[in-house]
Amino acid sequence: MDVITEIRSTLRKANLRITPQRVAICEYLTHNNNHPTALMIYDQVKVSHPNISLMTVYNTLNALNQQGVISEIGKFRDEHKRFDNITDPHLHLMCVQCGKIEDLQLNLLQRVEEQVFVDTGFIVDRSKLIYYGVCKSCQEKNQNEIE
Amino acid sequence: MDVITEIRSTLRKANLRITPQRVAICEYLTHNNNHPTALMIYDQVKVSHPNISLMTVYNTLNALNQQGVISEIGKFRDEHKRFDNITDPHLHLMCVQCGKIEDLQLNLLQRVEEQVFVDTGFIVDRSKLIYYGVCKSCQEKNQNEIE
DNA sequence: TTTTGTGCAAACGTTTTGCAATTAT
DNA sequence: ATAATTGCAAAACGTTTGCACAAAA
Repeated sequence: MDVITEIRSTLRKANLRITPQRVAICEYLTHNNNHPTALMIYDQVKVSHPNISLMTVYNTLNALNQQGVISEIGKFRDEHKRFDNITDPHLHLMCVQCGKIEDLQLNLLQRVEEQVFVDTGFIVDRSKLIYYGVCKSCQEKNQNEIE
Repeated sequence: MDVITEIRSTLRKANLRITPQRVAICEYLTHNNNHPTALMIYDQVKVSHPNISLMTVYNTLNALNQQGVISEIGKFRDEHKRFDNITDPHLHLMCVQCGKIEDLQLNLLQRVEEQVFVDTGFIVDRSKLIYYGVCKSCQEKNQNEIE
């Protein structure tokens, strides 16, 4: 089953009509795990679909998010909402140098939630865990520049 | 040393001129650990300083944040930036029922940061850890309503 | 044919900016 | 005196909404 067929099936399952714009947006999301903003998707999809509007990108992202196909992971440094095609709960690592956002699944986080309950009685439903720092490749880049 | 004197000293140390508006805003922050938005502060401070403008609240909060006196902890559910007079890194627990935001210092978080480094080589600088869920008192309230 | 999606423009709400008047040092 | 702060209005920003038209089912 090729990517387009899978996308059509995903849209159908989510009760969303299959339009060229939506397929293009989903294609972008499938091929790019870069936690894009609506504008990033718009700029790219515009190349193959010059008539697409930013509103359609917003609408589609909100529809996909509402159906649980993708998940809105909020705003990071800037004022732009970001979206993730991984919907399982996980940690985000944003490099303040190159801007890349990595995903990380960490078993230890379950322990944290348990500890939160033990300490406060608070029952965690959803989480937003973001670490800002410097990624490995930027560290190496910095090291090479010093030499 | 009373609260006002302490505030004046804090402002002086941060190289910020002492104005009645700033003192009033700092007073609010000292007496309220509720992670307020600029608007929340404005609404309260307006009572004693009817001529204060929302812009001054924004300016003051940004100045205090820049000097490290308080810390901007970002937006939670709504679109409003929130501020915290605790500047040490800690976890935020937001109750989706009553809206209260609790602070929690958790030793385990140090382990998480270490594990992040071991797994990815990412060096954490700053963190934003938010849990959305139901706080203890709301759980108890819900329990009582069922009975 | 009926319902849904598109895309323009205009609206929205929060925060920032430009600037003249005011105030702290 | 001089340099910073205030507060008004207006701008900026990303995002959402209203609506006529077009396209999918």
